[in-house]
Amino acid sequence: MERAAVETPKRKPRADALRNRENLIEAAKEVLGKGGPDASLEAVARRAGVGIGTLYRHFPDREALFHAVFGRELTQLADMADRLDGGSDEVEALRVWLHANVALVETKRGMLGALSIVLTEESKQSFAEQSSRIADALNRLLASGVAEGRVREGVSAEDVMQTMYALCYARSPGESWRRDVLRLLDIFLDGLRQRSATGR
Amino acid sequence: MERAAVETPKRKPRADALRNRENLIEAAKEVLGKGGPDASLEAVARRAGVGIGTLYRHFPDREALFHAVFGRELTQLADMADRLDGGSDEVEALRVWLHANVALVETKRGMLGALSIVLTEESKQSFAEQSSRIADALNRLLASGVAEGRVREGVSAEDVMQTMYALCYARSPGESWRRDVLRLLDIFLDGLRQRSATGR
DNA sequence: TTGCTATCCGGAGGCACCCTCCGTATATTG
DNA sequence: CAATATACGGAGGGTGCCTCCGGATAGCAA
Repeated sequence: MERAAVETPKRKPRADALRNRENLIEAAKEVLGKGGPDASLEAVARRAGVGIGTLYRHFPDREALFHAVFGRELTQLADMADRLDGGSDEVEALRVWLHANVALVETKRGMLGALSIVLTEESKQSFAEQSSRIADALNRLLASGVAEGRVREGVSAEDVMQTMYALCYARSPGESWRRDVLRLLDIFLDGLRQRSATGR
Repeated sequence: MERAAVETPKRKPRADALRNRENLIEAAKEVLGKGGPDASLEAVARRAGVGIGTLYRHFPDREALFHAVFGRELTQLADMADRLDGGSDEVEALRVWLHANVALVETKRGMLGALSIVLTEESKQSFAEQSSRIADALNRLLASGVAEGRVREGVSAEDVMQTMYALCYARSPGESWRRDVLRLLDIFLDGLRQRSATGR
């Protein structure tokens, strides 16, 4: 039985390894952006000017690669979320953030499917920090809205996020993609508001 | 130049061909139901006890097979839609139909992705009849709701359908799948109602 | 500098799937 | 029953997935 030791890394990572990793992420952005989440990983490797073996060493599976790709975008969104301020209309604040989100998504429609992979339960772990920053920010907003009687109860940050991505995903690309997504999203957000007492 | 003739079929179709086609559809239901829309078509052929060539002769591509599979379910939904009656609350009627739809979807979650393929613009053609029966029914409902001032304008049947499928699709399977989908759907439907004059 | 070796690279290889093509088998018809 | 239009099945060529390992090379020590 070895000690389950706190492995002291013997050396610093090799320069070529770092370089290749970077190239792979960059290539993945391009290839996955165009080809969608099912794009060939071999194509990614080719584009990065690297052997397929190298790709798989750095990213054991498709998901790992996606994680690497989305890490930065996610950070961006998390920053945005942190700056959210409900003011007198939490739903409106939410709307602003979601719209920004949709806009950002639009630039990488091809990765939408990838995103849905990333949002899987098991994979949340690796994104723990940004994920929870976002979730916290949105939940804070929602809670405040509920407290003020402006937002209906029982809706979580996750609900809102998933709905947004679902709408982005469902709408097929084209001319009016963005307009349509935002329209449907706004309908959902309206439903999020506390209904007046008329409601059945 | 031949006459662009009204080809008189020389013979009636062979019995084995019909049988195989039926087996293939049945096999497809099972395999696609479990394996999702990316399941192997070769697996479908194997399950149907038929060569891969036979599958491709009957269904030139994946989509054609999905069409065949969904034809019947779609008819079912269309029948249901035809019987829709807005009464005094169109949104409620819509809600009933959509809930039934979700329930039906639940029994074949694996085919959800397939459905999204089927709902593609180009493929609408082959479903012209059922598709438009459904669309007509829903649009009738929506129009009536708008006329009565109970439903917001600018929302089409397609919007509603896509949103429903999006929500079904986004929510990962599990314990609370159905409850969650219905909850989010209801929020959307609430948003669909005409807002009272309070609105931002 | 030089040599050692941990680390990393690249792509061949085995497997699965996609879809096409065509020689063979058979249901239908007269 | 024979003739033949139809349909069958699977081999084959292409692509992608992922693993594995012989060879290359960067970092380190002397």
